[in-house]
Amino acid sequence: MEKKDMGLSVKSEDVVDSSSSLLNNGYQFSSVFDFCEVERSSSLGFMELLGGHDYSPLLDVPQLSTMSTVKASSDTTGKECSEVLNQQQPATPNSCSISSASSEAVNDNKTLVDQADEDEEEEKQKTNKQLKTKKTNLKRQREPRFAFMTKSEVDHLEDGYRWRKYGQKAVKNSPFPRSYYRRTTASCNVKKRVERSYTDPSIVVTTYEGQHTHPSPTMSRSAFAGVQIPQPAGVVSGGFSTTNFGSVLQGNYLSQYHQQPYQHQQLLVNTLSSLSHPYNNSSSFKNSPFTTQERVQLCNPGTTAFLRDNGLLQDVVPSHMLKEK
DNA sequence: CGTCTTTGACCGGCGC
DNA sequence: GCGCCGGTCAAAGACG
Repeated sequence: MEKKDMGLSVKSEDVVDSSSSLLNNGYQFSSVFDFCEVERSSSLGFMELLGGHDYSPLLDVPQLSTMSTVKASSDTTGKECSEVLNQQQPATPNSCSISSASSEAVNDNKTLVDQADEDEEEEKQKTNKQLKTKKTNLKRQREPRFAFMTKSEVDHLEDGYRWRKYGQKAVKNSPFPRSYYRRTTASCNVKKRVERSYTDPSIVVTTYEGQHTHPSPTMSRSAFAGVQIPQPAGVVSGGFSTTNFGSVLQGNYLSQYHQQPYQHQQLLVNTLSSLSHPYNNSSSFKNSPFTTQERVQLCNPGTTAFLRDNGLLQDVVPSHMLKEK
């Protein structure tokens, strides 16, 4: 399963590398997406790319999710994996996933509105314990989920939002527990689950569920301010600030409105990819049955504006590169 | 004192 | 109906 759109390519199993513990959040334009290298990893079979959702829960962009909404089956249960597999995909590599999903998005928007109403209702019900029973009678509608894998030594990756841990459970067939987080903002019903892959302990699987009901807290300085993350010099992947696919998708979404030539980005991609990159030494990649040709450089046309802003990569990209325009 | 984490209990869905 | 499992609740404790 692979989709390409304006220089974007997303494969079914994507690993985001994170030397740091800092993740970009879903509302922001991801730097890592602009330059990260994504490859199918054979050892990470628990994560499937599913096309069933028409929007990313981290985005307010319903049209995008069929591109790369990643649904994680938490472990070996396989329950969720079977839900929306084999969804239609664009036949042509350059076909626009956004437009292909637009018709479905109309229906999905409707669903979202309905779901938002239900969530609001649920919020009220929470205050009334008596209605708790009533709540259980309603068939629980699960929010679309959005998962991504990150190579990180830190379990809970910072993403710009404040989270409160409300639970932790042992994961079946895994020595690593799964942590449940919820936004500290009461009005925001986004949740996330964090667990470590039992196949590769260096990989953290983060699953977001729900939509933020407010702008990103880190968006205030500029459109890309939030992803300006101080990193130790030379830490390329960390400097990219890893991302989730919400930001990935948003990046692509933005590109729809910033269709500018992306020679600059390609230059950076080429240059940065030649730098020392943890992926290159990752055993999971070494063991991949997929050829290096299958690795894709993600380059987002929408980053031109960002580059001018210098906000995102100025900590990691040599200054002379930033001047190369 | 407010916020956050921990952790056992509880609940609902689902398969057998 | 029963048991398993994922997800959530909520009290208690830790921490700044």
